[in-house]
Amino acid sequence: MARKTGSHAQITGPRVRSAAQKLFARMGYAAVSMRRIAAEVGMQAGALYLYTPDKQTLLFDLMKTHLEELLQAWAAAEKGKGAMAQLEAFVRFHIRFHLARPDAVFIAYMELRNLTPENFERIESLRRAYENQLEAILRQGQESGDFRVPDTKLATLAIIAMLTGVNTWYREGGRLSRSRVESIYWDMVRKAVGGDDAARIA
Amino acid sequence: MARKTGSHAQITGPRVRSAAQKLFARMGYAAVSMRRIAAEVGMQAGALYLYTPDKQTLLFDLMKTHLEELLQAWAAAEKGKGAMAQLEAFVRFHIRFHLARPDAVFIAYMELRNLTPENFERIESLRRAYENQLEAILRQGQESGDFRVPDTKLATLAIIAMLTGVNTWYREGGRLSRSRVESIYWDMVRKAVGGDDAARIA
DNA sequence: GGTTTATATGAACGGATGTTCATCTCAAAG
DNA sequence: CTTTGAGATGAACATCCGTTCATATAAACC
Repeated sequence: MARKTGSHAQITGPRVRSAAQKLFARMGYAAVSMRRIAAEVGMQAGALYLYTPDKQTLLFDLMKTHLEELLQAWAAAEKGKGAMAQLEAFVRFHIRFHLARPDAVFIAYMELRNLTPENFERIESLRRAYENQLEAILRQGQESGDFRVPDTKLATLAIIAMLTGVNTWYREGGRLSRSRVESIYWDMVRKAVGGDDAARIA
Repeated sequence: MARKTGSHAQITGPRVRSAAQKLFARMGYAAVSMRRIAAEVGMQAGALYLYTPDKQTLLFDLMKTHLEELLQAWAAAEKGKGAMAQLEAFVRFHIRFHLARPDAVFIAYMELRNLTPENFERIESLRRAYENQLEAILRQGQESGDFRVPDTKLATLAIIAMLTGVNTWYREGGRLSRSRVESIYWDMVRKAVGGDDAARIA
């Protein structure tokens, strides 16, 4: 049997995973059948159950892996010193990371309601952990006087919503390069948190 | 027969509409059966077809009505004079309007991929029309010198994503009132577009 | 009271759903 | 060359899907 047993890493095999990710993102979890996923991989529906216990686990695995990779990548990222540098690092990291994984991002935002309550809780706690990373930066900058935000929690949610929104319109080969987009968004975020140190008079 | 014929107002009857809206928002279009909607209204599945031609029209009608009401409400809103006043009006209007209709908003954002291509185009053009309202304000403020945005199109999308994000976390009876939320977001938007006229020194 | 007409039923249609399982294939191990 | 045993099949399970339609109900009109 091929089904992974003990470890709690990725339960689902990689070929099935990526086929499911592609289809869930394009058509939605509920609209994709196990037979359709199997056809994408090039096998029959029954064979999928050698690689995943069930459809729900397939979805949960995709979300969990995505969010764990997100947290891990941010933990490993160059952040610089001071709240201002860290906020810029976060903004650029968030856009870069999310633009590189449009399918995973789409699923993680759109398919939450198709998770069982227990799985939903686990995913939500991973998402909160990520939000806390940004909020910590905002609170630190608030205390140091670098930022002036009326409410760090709301600013956190507002910034993340704004940044993740890039995924809904960005297209490769479009008018703006990724790094140009990063810079434009960083400009808006920096000003929004009251961190526009220079170049202002009245 | 009850099915509306000539006019292109709302094809679907109101009781069926609101039951479908509730269920689509909670469980997703693909996961809700006509039988489930019928049960919510208190009838059998077959009777639904007296009120709507099919399931797809039900979804399309919900989205179209929502976006038309959005455009109409903004057209009728008090806007004030000058780019700054109009941007504030837009921010407050957007949050207020969207918080009042969480189900319709959720559906309009999450179920786009379940529209037929023709219906998708019609919905997208309504959404673009709304975005254009904000972009016009930003361009006007840019020309008048009230704002300094690096890219009005990106600023439009960024602001709308940020404002709509309120719907994902706001809960009635929470820490902040609606008007307090409006003010906090307006503060961030105003600063983001470089329109923080007063209260800044360095 | 009788007739029209809107409203609703519930069975039926062909087909799709997630999942299971006995069976088969076929490369590697002994 | 035989024996494994993992990988894959494809039929089968019970159930659900969107939609249609002949039929029933019941209120509105003459």
